[in-house]
Amino acid sequence: MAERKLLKRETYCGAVREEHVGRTLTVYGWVNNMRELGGLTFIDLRDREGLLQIVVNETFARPDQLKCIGKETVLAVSGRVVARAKPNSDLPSGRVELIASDIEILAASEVPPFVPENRGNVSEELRFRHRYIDLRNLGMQKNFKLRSKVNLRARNFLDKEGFLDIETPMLTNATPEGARDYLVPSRIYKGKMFALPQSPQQFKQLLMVAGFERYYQITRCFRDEDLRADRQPEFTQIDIEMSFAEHDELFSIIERLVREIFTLRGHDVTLPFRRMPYKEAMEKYGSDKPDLRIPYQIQDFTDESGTWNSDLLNAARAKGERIKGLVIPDAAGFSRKQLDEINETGKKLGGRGVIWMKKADDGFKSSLKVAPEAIAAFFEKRRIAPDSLVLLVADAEAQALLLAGKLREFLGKKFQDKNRMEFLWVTDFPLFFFNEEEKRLDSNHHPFTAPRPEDIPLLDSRPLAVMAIAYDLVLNGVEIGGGSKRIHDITLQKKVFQMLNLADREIEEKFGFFLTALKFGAPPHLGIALGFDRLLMLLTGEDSIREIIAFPKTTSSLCLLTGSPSVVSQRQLDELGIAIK
RNA sequence: GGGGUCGUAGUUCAGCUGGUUAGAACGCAUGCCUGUCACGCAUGAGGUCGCGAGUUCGAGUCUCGUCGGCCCCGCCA
Repeated sequence: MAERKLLKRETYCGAVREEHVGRTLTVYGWVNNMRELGGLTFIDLRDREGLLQIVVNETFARPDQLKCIGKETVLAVSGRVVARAKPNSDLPSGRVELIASDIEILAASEVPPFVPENRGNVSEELRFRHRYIDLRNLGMQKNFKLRSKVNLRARNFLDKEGFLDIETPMLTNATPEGARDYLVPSRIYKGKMFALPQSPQQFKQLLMVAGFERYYQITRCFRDEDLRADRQPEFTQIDIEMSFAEHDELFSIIERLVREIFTLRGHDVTLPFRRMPYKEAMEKYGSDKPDLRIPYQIQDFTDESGTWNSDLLNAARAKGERIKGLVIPDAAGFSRKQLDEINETGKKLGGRGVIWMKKADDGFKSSLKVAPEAIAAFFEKRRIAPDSLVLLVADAEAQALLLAGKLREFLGKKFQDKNRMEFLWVTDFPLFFFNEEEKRLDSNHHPFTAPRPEDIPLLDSRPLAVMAIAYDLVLNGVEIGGGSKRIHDITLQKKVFQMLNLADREIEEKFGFFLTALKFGAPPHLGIALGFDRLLMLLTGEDSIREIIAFPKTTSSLCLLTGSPSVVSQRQLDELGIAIK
């Protein structure tokens, strides 16, 4: 290939505009598409900023080069920018084109398995295998540009607020609480393991003990659990901790940070965010992360059901179960088939079935044997609009609420407008819950969470009634952050560990250093971690976190691009003193 | 760990109750074409029907297992 002196690039393909007309430019990019019309050829050249039409006509000296150019070939093209006689309004650069005088083929490309433009029509599996092609898609490039901007904006904001970016170890200890750890064997101390951090929790608290007062880090966390559309084994958190403050001050900082971030996509976020106690969220929405875009709430119809003369519900009530319902506006027209599907969905979601009631053309109907007059009276009493569909579930209170909550989410899809942002602080979580499997108390948040001071006397008598100073930030039904005030008193911290039934030896082994630190002047402090990937997912309107992570894993924790995880040599295992079972 | 769903040409898909030569579109190759922008026209190449067993005279189609993608429950903040 002949060496060619190229002009310095002044602009990206996608940025060439009418102001460039008459100028001679060099652009670099990938061949997005080619249209050969005999003696005239058009090449759509693509770089990260967009497309530019290149014209190769009779003035081009080396038409033989065209034989070597195909989709995804990398070119440098020099030529003169001219105004188009017939502009293409679909392209930002569509009023101009570049008449090629020199082309250098910088890299050939085999026929690609798919083209970036068409990523939406190929399987995610194929896109993973050739992620570098997938990422060439201009929409993907846009996502990652936004990701970069959000990162920078967050850093600038937190810096201005006096937060210091301090790195914490990636090789640390496994934790007895929480998710499964990714372990890293120590070569020097055979049989001992590091673990990748599930979060920098203890380190950021130690940074408070160290007196930095305000810390942040945009950092990777690792959790070895099963994946979902919004869960990856490694993910990024905006991790924040501050001393000498209460949660109102933290909320204000986070709210302004979030507003700052959402401005990047033109969202006008109104402050402050709504707040709702956990109990209310569960009762009204059957979820600790309610999607407030869905306009209806869960109602209790246990009392009303007493007038329906239903053996089924009477038996349920006799067992102390509750009848929870959803009144879905404008849904009385649901077909029998749709209602059966809802019932099936309810069963799949772990319930026993879903009862419906509605007003049809020929009177009130229900899947339950209830007199039409009784249903009519019920609609009247609860002021239910006649075009509404009523769905009912019967179960123990907590189960009934959870199922109703899942149904609410399932049926509320049409209300989930991606351009609407409903932020919510969920507060007042119980400090503990009872772990049925292990028959012991477990932390709702994590073991460093502080109880409300007024509840401390209840620790021994009614531990499950103790409320934590803990909070989740929820956006459109997705948990995008969570945090708490921390225990900074060693006596209280020891007490909580003991209540969790952690063995003294284990406490000493895993948290000894931490308890020691609390002896030497730990300031009151609190913090939060925001899910950076989830935030980005919602900001870009994507349905999966994988669309804003450059090299994600599949739902079975594989990387289809690199093939990891993979086997390692016997030699490596020997060096670590590890035998595979 | 469990449930659902998908896997056929490079890609996206069709393929009836099992039947002999597995189709389409796009892409690709070759030729023609000077204003296309989903260019057009013509011709052509291209298949381990994910993999492995089984049932059968015969399997893309049925059964079992297995691998992989996605969604959900459990798990995980």
